[in-house]
Amino acid sequence: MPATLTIGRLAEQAGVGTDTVRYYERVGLLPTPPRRASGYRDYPADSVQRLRFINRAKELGFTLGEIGELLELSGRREHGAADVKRAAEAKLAVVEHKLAELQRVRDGLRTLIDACPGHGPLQHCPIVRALSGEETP
Amino acid sequence: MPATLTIGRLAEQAGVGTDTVRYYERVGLLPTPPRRASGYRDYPADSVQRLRFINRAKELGFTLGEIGELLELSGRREHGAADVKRAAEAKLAVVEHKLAELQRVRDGLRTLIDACPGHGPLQHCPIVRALSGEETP
DNA sequence: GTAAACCCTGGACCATAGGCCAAGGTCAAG
DNA sequence: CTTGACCTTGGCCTATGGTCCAGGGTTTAC
Repeated sequence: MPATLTIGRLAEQAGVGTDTVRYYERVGLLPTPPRRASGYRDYPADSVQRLRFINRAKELGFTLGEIGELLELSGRREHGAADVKRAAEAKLAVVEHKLAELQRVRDGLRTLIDACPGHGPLQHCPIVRALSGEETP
Repeated sequence: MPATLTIGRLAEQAGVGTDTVRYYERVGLLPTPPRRASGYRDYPADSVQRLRFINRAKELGFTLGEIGELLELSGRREHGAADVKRAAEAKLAVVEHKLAELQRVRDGLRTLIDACPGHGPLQHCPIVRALSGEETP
């Protein structure tokens, strides 16, 4: 057996769907692979690594666009770890901003829930009252 | 002047665009308003309250679909504060789940960044190494 | 040898929350 | 009465990350 993969095997080994692989190719995350005489895509075995890179980066909250930049960065030998570190730091800042926002939301919800008796008419429910515009800061 | 509003004034007072108001009507968040002879939408003044309700709920992280449920809940007299409280609690659970996930992401990023010297060849960068599949747990 | 399982392309579609546009009708001020 | 600002509908477009489909060709397993 040759050390190449059909799209189905590649997708299976990477834990994604074949449509996803073609989609990544379309948006430039995967290089266009060579084709067999039949037209089938013929992936080198190390494409699995690249797909797994993408999956891990997604888990870290990078968008596909950002992953594309990371891949470009790590493909250019003349640039070193500094660029990659900067990209990760930028992403960390975004994540921390989102965290702070979500904490604010959580605190707001919790305050309202704690103040709501959970029974009785809606007019007494602080959640409805807050949403309806009563100022209770 | 009558106590009714054109869509433009309503939108302005609520701080949204006219397209947004029509969109909310389309998806059922706003009741279809009466029309003038000209066909213009003719909003009662208290529509502003309803739009502001929607805006506040959005700030709390509710989707438009969830806001629709909240509005339905708070429109049915026979149900009390219990339903609204349950909805808020469900949303709080979702928010806390997202928070936990985001914290995991942040910790992962921070660990990688701290381990990266920020200079030298990419082969030594732990960020690239981690993404490329080296097991460094 | 043939049937199942795979692959190809192009395009449509999902949810989310609207934005933008054209062609036309209406309203208010000067 | 005209000009400009507003309103109407319908439909298409945005970004995100894919998924699904039809209608074909190919490969593999029995």
